[in-house]
Amino acid sequence: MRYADIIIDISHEKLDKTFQYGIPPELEDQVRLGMQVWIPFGNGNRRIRGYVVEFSEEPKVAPEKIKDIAGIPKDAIAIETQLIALAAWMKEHYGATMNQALKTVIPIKRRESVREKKEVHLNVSREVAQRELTELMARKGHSMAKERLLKELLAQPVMSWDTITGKLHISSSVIRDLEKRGILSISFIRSYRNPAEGLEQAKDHVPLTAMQQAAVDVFCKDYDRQDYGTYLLHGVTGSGKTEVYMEMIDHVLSMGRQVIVLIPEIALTYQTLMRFYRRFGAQVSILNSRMSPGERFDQYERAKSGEIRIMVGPRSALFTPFEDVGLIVMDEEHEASYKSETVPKYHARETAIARAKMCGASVVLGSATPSVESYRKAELGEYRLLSLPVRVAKQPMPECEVVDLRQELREGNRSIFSRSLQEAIAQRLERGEQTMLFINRRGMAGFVSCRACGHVIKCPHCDVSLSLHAGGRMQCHYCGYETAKPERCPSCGSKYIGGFKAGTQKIEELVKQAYPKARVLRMDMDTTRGKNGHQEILSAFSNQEADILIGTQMIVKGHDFPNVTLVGILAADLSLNSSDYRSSERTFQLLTQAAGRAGRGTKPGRVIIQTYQPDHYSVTAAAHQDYEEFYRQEIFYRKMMQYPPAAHMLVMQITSPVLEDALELSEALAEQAKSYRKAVLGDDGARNRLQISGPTEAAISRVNDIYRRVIYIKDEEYDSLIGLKDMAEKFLLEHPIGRQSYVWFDFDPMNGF
DNA sequence: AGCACGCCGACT
DNA sequence: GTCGGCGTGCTC
Repeated sequence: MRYADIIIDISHEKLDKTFQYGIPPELEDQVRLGMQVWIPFGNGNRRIRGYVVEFSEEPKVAPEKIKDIAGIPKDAIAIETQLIALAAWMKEHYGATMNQALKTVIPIKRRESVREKKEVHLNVSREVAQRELTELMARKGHSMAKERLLKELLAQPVMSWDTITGKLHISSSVIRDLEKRGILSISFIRSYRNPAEGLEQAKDHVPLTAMQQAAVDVFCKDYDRQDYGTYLLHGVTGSGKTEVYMEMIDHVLSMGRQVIVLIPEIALTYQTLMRFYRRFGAQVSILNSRMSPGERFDQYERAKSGEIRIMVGPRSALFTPFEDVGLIVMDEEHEASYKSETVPKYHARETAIARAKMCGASVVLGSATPSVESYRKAELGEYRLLSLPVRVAKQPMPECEVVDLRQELREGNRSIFSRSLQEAIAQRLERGEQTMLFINRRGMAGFVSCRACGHVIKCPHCDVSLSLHAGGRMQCHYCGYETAKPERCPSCGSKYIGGFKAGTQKIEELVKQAYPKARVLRMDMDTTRGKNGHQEILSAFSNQEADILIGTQMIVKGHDFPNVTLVGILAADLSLNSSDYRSSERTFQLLTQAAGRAGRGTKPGRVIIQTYQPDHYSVTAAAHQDYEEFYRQEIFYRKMMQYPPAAHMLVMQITSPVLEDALELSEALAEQAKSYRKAVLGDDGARNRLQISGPTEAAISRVNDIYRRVIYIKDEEYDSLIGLKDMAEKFLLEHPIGRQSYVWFDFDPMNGF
């Protein structure tokens, strides 16, 4: 007997699990994964919609309890069907259960999220109610609950359901009984919170430059021919990508379709919403991570009902239940926050393209520093490239200076500020202009470098930095290679070798010491903790309440500060040496974005990049604001080392609180992978196919006393990796592992492990 | 969410 | 003993 695991379409947390149903023979060949079906539910066998989430052979409860699927609804709602298909795609593509995939795609309405409030009205005249009440009281001590409710209703004819069941402790059966007898009525009130309330729409908008218009024209011409596709909009910082998006959005809206705009979480500011609201008015809504599940659910409901036509939000906005999405815009497409950290570990870019294909829509990816993946696809013609090579107001790109920190040390300057930067800061203070100091705290997993020559100790096999562990051991997190930390630099013999550390707080202190009169603001995890901490600091800086802003990556995201004429990057290398293959790319992106903050107003900007590796191509290319130069070097490296996008990568992460279990399981999985490789490729398969490295410790090898090990598999064909994942899943099913051990799959990871 | 079940006090 | 009110727990 085959069973179907089904999620009930009742939005209640208690029913937020699967139920098993039998598949009657006549439906055997019609019921498929993700499908909507009719099922009998509960004691009265109420007819309810459910979604088929998994198939199983074994009954999980007493078989006599299991009922059969009743049928297949003919009117299955289009939006839901679309999103379910997308969930099925995600399940296959990223490795997850259908259940997990469905839950990311279809938000389950949680209890606290029910904004669809119920109200209880007194349905009869006060006299009738009063008579009813006396009648009840005559049978004294009997209908206590009803008496109390009626008394309350006489005092207050309209009450919310929650007050009655909560504060008054009167159960639903009491209310329902009074409703049946016509004494009260229950009604729903829909109170959506509109986050964009109170903003005004502006009629006029800035005309596009010729270059912007050209990009828009290409898009619209394709669109009118119903030639949908994926565009990569590569525009330098300050080139006005947002205006281009808006024009494209306008075009798609005019065809009666809907639009989703994806924005990285950190960039989701009040200003962003304002810009869209100004242009499109009340048909825009927004999602963000600070919203309660209820508020979020509201926004999805508004989308479903057609009240809004544009949704702006982070990656989860991708699942907005619009019926006819015509365009998905993804701003800053290179951002790592587009990759989900929880299962299914989907990438919003690929998933957006999958959704767009399903409903005949276009996707526009925008960035000043496109991901190597996307640029490669554009190069191969898979994406259509649109370029905006100059800034809107023809402001020159900022003048950029690279300072060699090794040279500084050699010449006796041991401070973290180069002489050049010190001078420049003093100059800005004198002129009343502002400075941003950027400290790159990404990837602080202690790499080892030489302060004299800048040499960084790398793995001889993987070409990524080795991480320093306790006891002076250095280790590669891709292959497990291990060696002792040397006393002297292997390159120049200097004894100034060690881990590099510097935090924003330390820098703030140093700045205040060096410039006691300067007003300094610091922006990092600590200072932005409050609800609007982010916003407060940025607007304070924007209002010129400070001369110097010190911060991590969060200060580099698309804010316009016209009076900033100096951007100092204190140590460009920090992200260059994190132990994963994306470190160069991340560095180039951060440097370029940070540099792009300078000279956004009328005054020309200056950028000073301090580094121990002034010749590294991520540094030189960022200094010239030359993406092509960076890309050529980077893709060469990726091809040589078979890293994405030259190949695809699957990470299997094995976690267990028992070290032996983690070791044993990871070894077993690696064995499985090896035999899979043999089965697919034969004994002497091409060396570059299905390369397996590991198992080895994860970069953070133990979190909360849970041991983590990883296996990396690389292959040019994504499908071979999926095959391997399927094999591993099957293996895990057949060989039950310890209760607390888990295996996670991650395709083309964005962050190291 | 909606339904049945069983407990409890009041009344024939 | 029986009847209605009311809270609780279960639904494949």
